[in-house]
Amino acid sequence: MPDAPRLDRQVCFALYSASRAATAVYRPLLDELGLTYPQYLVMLVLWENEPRGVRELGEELGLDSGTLSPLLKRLEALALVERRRSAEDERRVAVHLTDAGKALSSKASGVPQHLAAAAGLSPGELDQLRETLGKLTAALHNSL
Amino acid sequence: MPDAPRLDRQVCFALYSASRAATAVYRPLLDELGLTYPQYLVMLVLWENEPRGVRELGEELGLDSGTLSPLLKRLEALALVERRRSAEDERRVAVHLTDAGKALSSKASGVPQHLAAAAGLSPGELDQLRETLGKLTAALHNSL
DNA sequence: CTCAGGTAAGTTGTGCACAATTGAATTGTC
DNA sequence: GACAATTCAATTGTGCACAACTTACCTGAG
Repeated sequence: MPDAPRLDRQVCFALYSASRAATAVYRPLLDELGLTYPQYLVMLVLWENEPRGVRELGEELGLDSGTLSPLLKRLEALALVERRRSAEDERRVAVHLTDAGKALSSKASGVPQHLAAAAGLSPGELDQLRETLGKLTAALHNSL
Repeated sequence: MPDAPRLDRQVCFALYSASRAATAVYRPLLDELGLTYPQYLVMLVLWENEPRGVRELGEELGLDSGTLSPLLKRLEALALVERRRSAEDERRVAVHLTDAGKALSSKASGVPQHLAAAAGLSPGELDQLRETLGKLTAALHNSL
């Protein structure tokens, strides 16, 4: 197998592994909030600014309605979120936080620090990593 | 929402986005091989050294039998792989490459270069990124 | 006004991830 | 040699990702 690329040389595999390891670290914390990682991301966006349309959420997170529609339905079942059909444009659905959804924000505020502590990298290294990953993601999207 | 963490500050989200963007770049290439990204990873491991046990594959990739068993069944349906129950230890299943599976290696050899080209990062930056991600993944696993 | 084209959200189907469980085979201890 | 504990692979069930399609609604050219 002379020309087979080596697994441990692949940036792609390093990303895949690191991403899964990071969500694994978050999992027990998010379990206490009753959220999965993608649900947590949606809540983060809404905590920043709400209400938001499904399409808007999708643009922030890079997810489509095929992922978001059932996810939002589950958040609604948890009573963290409400979906309301827009009156002006009935194609649109606005996602609002409930009081419980707003209240969850303070319980979630400690989550990112936990990752930083577990990462074994300095704040400077983390900053640089985030910046490199941002450049990489943008370049990869441009190449599509 | 005063203490809500910002989405764009999260290393975790940067990893999640970059990882999905990278597999999105690979997708059209892997489509030509008839493989998904996780299936490609399994083939990479086998191209390096085969046969391998299911457990061994799982250790290399950080995946469990719940993920690998159905994935390997699909690779077997594609006639790229054969699973053989070990004679010495009948709990074990050895995963062998078929001739077609071996032959696919040369068609796959150009895939990683494509990512490097799309990444918009210098080879040095890619090396450093891979190294940082490796350190991060190891530290995160240790913290569990 | 009409209707072709486009847009928004939802649905369906496939394939991971991962927890929890099952069942068969092996190992260690007595 | 029996048998409790362990190991290995597979299965079940939930929840993403993402492609392809559907349905409802809006908009703009004619």
